[in-house]
Amino acid sequence: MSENAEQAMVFVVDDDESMRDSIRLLLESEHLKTSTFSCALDFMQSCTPRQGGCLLLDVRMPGMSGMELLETLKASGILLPVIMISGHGDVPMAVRALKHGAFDFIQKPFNSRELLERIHAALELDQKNRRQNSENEQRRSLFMALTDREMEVVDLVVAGNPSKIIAKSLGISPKTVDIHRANIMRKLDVHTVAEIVQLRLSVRDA
Amino acid sequence: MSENAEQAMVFVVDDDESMRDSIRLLLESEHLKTSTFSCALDFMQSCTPRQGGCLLLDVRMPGMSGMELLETLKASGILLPVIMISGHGDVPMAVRALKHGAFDFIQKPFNSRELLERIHAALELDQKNRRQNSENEQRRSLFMALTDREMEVVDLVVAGNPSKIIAKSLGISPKTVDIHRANIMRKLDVHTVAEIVQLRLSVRDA
DNA sequence: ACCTCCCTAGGTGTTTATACCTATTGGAAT
DNA sequence: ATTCCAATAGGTATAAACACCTAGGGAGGT
Repeated sequence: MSENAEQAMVFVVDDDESMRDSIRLLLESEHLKTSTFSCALDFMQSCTPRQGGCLLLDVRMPGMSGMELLETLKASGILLPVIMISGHGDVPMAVRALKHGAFDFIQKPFNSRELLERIHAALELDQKNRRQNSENEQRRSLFMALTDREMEVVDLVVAGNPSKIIAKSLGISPKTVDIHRANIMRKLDVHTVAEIVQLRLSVRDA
Repeated sequence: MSENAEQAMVFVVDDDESMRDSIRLLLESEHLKTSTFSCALDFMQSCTPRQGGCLLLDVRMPGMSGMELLETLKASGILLPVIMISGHGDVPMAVRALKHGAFDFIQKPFNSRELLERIHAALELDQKNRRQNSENEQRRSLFMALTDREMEVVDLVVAGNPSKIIAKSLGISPKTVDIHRANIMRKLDVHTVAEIVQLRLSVRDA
């Protein structure tokens, strides 16, 4: 766990340079890889979905606000846990941030130990998310090998139709359905219908 | 939708009588069924999981606080959406409430229109939750009809084992497994393995 | 032109699943 | 005791699924 935490990056986006520096100092004393940005746009340009870690985000910034960045990130599918940092005790802002999926919302001045504790929790969540996500991608890639026709057959099989019904439904011979089924079995590397259903349901969105 | 909203109950828990009265007045002017309580314990005693609706909950109260009640309710599986109401702009409190599953967190003094809008949103969520939950209960009740042995067979089938393997795994004859499978099919009212798997996966916790 | 891939489909045979039947054992309830 | 049900298991038969084989037509790329 600590090995992966060292590969993870803590991103810091804050327009206040002294704040960036003091956070960087704190994080590096904990051996956390740190990357700082002075505005939202800079972060967005250098941010890749593959990089794991978490994001410390100042709410109030000139240009794009932290809140806007948070909402942009969530909308664009970036799953990085975001810890919002606010200088002013603004309850509606905190509620809005959490409703938009922020991992946490803390106020300045903050306690160093508390911040670190929340960062570690965020990193742990991110790691868990990424593990799940990579398993999901592995399963999805199996379905990528299927042709359109085979996917049609998969969904009809998963829905509980026997080959005869599938054949009628697609207007083809039951024999051809069996051929498709065999190819599906081989490509998905499964041997029973139950496994097909499990696999298909575990990648709901495909 | 509005018919169901009228069957729903808006619970109000607040130690301040004038606040309870003014909220009740506001809600009843919107034809919302309202039930008020002056403390957390009173609410807990009269609260049943079956009653749909939402809960307006004052954070600061003598005795059990609103925050404690929120956490107690969530821990005991009450799925009522909770709108926390706070007199003091306390960010950590808001964060804690939302992290514990509160639907919203608003501050006094609040705008009547906004409160009503959030209540309606909460009632809608509750209705959606209850619809999902009742479908889930219907499915679960199907599995209740199965014997322990049949459940074992179900899980082995869902895992993708053919009858022969299941028989070896349970130390019984393949013939007996087939009997169990037939009984399972009949009791669950399905006709294919795919349907068993779908049904079983849709009630994960059973 | 040739190769590759996909969809199509038939033949044959094996394995698995499902649908009926009967039957014994044991436990729990009446 | 008798009745009911769960669990066990065998027989027989049909249906479905799966595993091999062959093979033609069409689309796309080299």
